[in-house]
Amino acid sequence: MEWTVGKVAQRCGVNVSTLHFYEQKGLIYSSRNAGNQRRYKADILRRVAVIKAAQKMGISLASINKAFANLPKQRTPTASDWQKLSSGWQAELNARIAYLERLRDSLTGCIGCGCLSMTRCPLYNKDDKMGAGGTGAVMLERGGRI
Amino acid sequence: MEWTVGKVAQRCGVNVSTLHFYEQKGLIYSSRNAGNQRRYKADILRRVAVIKAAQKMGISLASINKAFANLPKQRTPTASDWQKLSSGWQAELNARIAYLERLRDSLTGCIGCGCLSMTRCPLYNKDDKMGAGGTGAVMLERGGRI
DNA sequence: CCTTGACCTCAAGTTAAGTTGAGGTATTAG
DNA sequence: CTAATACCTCAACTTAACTTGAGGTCAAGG
Repeated sequence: MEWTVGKVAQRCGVNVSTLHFYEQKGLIYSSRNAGNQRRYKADILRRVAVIKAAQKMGISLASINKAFANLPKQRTPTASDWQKLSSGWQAELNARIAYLERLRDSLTGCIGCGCLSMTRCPLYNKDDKMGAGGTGAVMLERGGRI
Repeated sequence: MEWTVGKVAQRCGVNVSTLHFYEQKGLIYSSRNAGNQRRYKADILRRVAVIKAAQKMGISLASINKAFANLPKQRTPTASDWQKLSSGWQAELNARIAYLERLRDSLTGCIGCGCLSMTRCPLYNKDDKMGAGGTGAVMLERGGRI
């Protein structure tokens, strides 16, 4: 069965314009019918679902796109293809969770105290940046400022 | 001792333009010297530190501003004033951590499987939105789409 | 057949959080 | 005193992730 943009939008809970936008960004693909209207294969649903899930994890569309580059281009991705993607992201997610936990643990002690010294306070020194790289890579950055 | 923008920027690890921007947004304040240059009291350091810490938690400047509205306007905030702020955010942070943990736990099971059904899959149904409200309020939203 | 709703493209607008630049004034070190 | 920094304002630009609108075409039901 082929899907129209409207149906996909409805099923996925996104706007039609968002699907146009994703296509323009190369995140999804479509074929066209005789009248130039988009038609999708069923796997569009999972693809959009994965995009949405990744976004909830805090992953940018650019990173999602990079990760999608590892999916097979010739055949429809299998469950195991998607699994590979997800396991990479799981590592990122774990890192992000760990980071937020550290932040939480420093929070009470540090915000109220006088220690915001930029050199010693954990709120300053436990820094990180995620989602810039491809799948799974977690970059830790240390301020080192002043 | 009074601080110049340059010194504050250096100590806090932000650009001068960022301080201008924060002031314009009402997040920080300054007085001016005879030559119209900004001068800050020492508590600017903590204020900027708190902004930066909150941002790391994923809190928007708009929400930070709302939270700051609860700080005393007449006197310099005390350690306990800042503590109150931080405890509100700590709740938000816990909620965010919990959300990401749920997401992580559904991830492997769901991305690869065929369950992305919009109605049953946890990746769709465990949704949330944070940081829109003031201090501490955590809003949970359920998609309910299709 | 014809109307209505779904689509199409392309350009421009939106929000967040800053950054960059132009043109001009203050401060400070030598 | 003067040159080099540091500041000032205001406007415009940047990126991400979309949304909105204009002007026009397609498809489906009665």
